Amino acid sequence: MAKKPNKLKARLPRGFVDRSSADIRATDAMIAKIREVYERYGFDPVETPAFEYTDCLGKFLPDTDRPNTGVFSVQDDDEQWMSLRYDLTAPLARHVSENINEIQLPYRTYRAGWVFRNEKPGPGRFRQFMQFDADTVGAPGVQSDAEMCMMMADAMEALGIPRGQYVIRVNNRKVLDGVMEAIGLGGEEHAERRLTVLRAIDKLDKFGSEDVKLLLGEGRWDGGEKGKGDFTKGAGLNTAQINGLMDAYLLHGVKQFAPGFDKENEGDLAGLGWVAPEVIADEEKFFDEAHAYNVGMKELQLIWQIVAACGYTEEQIKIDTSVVRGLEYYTGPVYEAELLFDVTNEKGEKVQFGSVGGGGRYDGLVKRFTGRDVPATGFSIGVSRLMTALKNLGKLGQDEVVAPVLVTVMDGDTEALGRYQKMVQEMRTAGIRAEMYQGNWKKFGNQLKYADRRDCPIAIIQGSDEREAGQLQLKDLIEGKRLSEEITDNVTWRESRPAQITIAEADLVATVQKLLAEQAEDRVKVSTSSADTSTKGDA
RNA sequence: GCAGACGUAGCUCAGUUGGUUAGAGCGUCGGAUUGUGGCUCCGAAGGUCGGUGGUUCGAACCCACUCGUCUGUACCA
Repeated sequence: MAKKPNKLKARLPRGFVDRSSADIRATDAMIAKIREVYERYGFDPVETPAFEYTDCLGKFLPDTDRPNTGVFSVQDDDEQWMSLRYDLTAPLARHVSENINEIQLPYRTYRAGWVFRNEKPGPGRFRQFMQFDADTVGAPGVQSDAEMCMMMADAMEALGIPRGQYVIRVNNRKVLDGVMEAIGLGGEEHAERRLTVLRAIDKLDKFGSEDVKLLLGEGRWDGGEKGKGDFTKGAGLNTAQINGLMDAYLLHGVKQFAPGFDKENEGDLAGLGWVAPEVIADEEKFFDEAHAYNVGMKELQLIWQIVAACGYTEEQIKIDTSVVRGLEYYTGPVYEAELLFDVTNEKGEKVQFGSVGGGGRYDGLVKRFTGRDVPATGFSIGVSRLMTALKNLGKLGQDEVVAPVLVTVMDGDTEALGRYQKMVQEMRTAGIRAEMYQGNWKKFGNQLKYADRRDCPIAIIQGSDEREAGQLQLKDLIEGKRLSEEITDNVTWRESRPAQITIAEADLVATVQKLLAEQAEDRVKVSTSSADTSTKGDA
């Protein structure tokens, strides 16, 4: 033969991952915890398919002129374009619109599902990932938004993220609109600059105020100094405008919601109002009540009052005027769940992680289909993303499923196989995970090696000797592993048959159950005594 | 998209100013041990040096392009 034939290379498309059994179980567990919270709040599940007609997903988008970037699209037989959904909100709007006459509004609903984005993957960021959404459709009041924030906070805690390690940050799109208008960015002609400003504001928690000032002004080099790395063109605001935004609004706006604020200023919109800097003429220093800024601030104040009345603290839910979220379709309050602990990658490097969930009010989304005003608000938890982070926190993989009990095969004839399989079935009937060895039975050592590597708790052995005596060998592999540390010589190790007992065939199920229960008790002891050291570094 | 770093065995990595046959550890497989996991010992398999082209008598090493990974950044419904 010449060279090796060109082997087909097995490879995964970038941005996609295979999920291990541990990942799947962890995801299932996370979803169950989140679902419990949503159900308790009175939300019901609904499911929509992964594909939608492209126009149903994209019609409301600001940039419909990029049909296949960002989304995966295919053309159907009848030449209609379909796309894989990129979030769960747009399909919900479609579902509600299509069934608007049957659905009782307000419609409170949740669903988990895979979504797809055709973009560059990052840490904890994939091209297929799972989101878990909850929405209230047909609810105009900010009490719905307040409820969403509380439900997000509850979900974070249900997932085992301690208070103080996450925060739900809340803002209002109307406030941002009002502020930008105030510094002279109102009107159609400044639409592009407004977007740039919003993007810059969104970076406040990531970069800090100095870099945000650069982005609001001339621009910023991502290498830290001129000429290094990539240059991001700024919004081109002048110093007064930048100071107006930064000093008067972003850095001080938050303080208005410090504890005690709402009591002192209740109902006092002028007092609530942000004092515009010198870029605004004197007579406009205070906005009137109808100004978007004040309407938005009033809504934020209501949200805060509701969540505070329910006992939530600023540690959990925080009004933060730098939250932006997506650029177009949100119309009012927006919120974002952020993790406050450091996330590291597999090399131990700290990595910019970003938010693990977010949402907001989208009053216009259903109207696109129905023409009717159907105000709605909702949020999404990035399950896949959150799972990457939780792995770091050591909150995952603690309740491992126990591997099956292995019945080894000593004789391969049909009659014997039937006997072994019957033992397995007896255990299964009793609710015990069990299996018969399915490999080459002639190499007995390999059977135990297999059991060892699979972390089987127990092996059952019956050769002709035991068979004749109506007995079984039952081997505690976990205890045996512990004993092996003290024996250095192989002959002794084999002959001593550590942690192995002989039992009557009839006692199989009862003995296995007893032993499994003892092993489970030991695991609890070990995990509780070493709970605080479970997040030690890489091995 | 832009910028930088990095691509050598399944994994983690060595590899001299460019010089003959590219190495180690771990893992895998086989044996010591055909009815007993771990340890130990012995042995073996495993490489288009990411790819293509170029410079050179000669390239894992130098150059160009390209693909991939990572990090930052941009975009993010």
